[in-house]
Amino acid sequence: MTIALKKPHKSARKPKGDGHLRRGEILAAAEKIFIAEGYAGATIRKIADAVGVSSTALYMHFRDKDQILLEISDDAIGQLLAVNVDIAHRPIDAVSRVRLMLEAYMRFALENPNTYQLVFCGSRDVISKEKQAATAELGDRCFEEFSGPIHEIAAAGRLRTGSGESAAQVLWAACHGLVALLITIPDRNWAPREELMTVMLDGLLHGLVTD
Amino acid sequence: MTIALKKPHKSARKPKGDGHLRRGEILAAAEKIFIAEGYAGATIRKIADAVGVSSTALYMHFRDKDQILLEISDDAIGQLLAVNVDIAHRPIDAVSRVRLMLEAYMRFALENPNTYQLVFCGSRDVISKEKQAATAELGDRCFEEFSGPIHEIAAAGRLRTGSGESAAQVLWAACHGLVALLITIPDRNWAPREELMTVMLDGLLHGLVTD
DNA sequence: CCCGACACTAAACGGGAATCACACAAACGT
DNA sequence: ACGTTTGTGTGATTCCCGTTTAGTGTCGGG
Repeated sequence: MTIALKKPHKSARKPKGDGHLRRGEILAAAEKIFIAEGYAGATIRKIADAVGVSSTALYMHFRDKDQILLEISDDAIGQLLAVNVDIAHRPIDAVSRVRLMLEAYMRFALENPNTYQLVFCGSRDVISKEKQAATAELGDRCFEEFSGPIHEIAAAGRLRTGSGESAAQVLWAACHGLVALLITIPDRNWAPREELMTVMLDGLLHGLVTD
Repeated sequence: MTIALKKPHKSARKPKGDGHLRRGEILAAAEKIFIAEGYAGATIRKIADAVGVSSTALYMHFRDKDQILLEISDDAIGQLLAVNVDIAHRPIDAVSRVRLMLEAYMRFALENPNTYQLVFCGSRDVISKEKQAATAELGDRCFEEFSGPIHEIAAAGRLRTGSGESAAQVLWAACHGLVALLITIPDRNWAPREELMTVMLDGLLHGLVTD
């Protein structure tokens, strides 16, 4: 991961030159630091040092710091979306799909705490909404994949209370709350994570959906 | 609380002077700015300007910025605790007490979004855990008041799944998730807040507690 | 009258994000 | 061959931020 070799190629000038390589290097270095040290710990200078360029160079390839970290987050959220899409296509009943998606969601959050915080806990202090456009889009599509089966359940008249939309939002919010607390207050006397997730899912699904 | 401790006051050396007044002025100004502009917006210099002193003067009365804002938050959380204690003493059944406390909790969060974020969404990036000691204590006592009735329910064998402790944590986390999302992503297409809160409480209580 | 404690300030420090003015090489047009 | 353009970078600078240092003025006791 040292310095990239000077390119031996001569003739064809790449329509987009080594810029793309640099961009990739920056993203890789930034991801490592961001995962290890979080949003505040991933400073422009640290990333630039890790790549071996001046901090100014980052602004050649990214508008600002948030764009770097959001681009990293996009990758991660994209994986979550892929999992959701996969689950959505399985030939199982809607309630099982809902449960699997929520489980996958929580596991994703616990495995990518810094990314999760950036995207779903970032106060308006930290990132202005406009910058998040792409990332928010991905998040929305995750939610849509998730609310699909819920609307199936609602259409089947199996919702005990509320509309399909409110049920979907509540399920999402509840799971978000659990992982958000586990991430931001990790030192508490929490019950085992698996038990918390099970109680949450069993309780909510039993309470919201009739058999 | 937060009385200055070391008073080897040999004589009546003016234990109260402008100092105490200033402290109050600073807290008042800081609270106004913090409520309006959040953690990042409540700058030391802004607070000092509002009071009409130099920024250095704040360090006469507070160790650092976090101490100021946490002291403000302590007040607010103290009010929430008072409400919880009040509810805990009402002669109603345990499930109703749980529901009332969770409702009060969510309303508190929505009415004091910046305080709520500082205390319950503050990533370890923002505030090191030690500084939060007093505030965390208050939060713990709120949780204890809340988990009391839950353990009553558990002792009565009315818990459908999980221990009393995990049920309490799940209920708290779920409500936290709802208000946290409403606060941090306010522009979404949310169902009406009252409906979300109702669906959340109905669903969870129905799913976790047997009649 | 002096002395120390207090409340306070101006100036500075180190670190953050971001911008500016400029340098330098490769790729082209002629 | 020679400018010109373009991509890619840099060092210095700007503007905030929280916080620290060194110093000032004012007071109440001894």
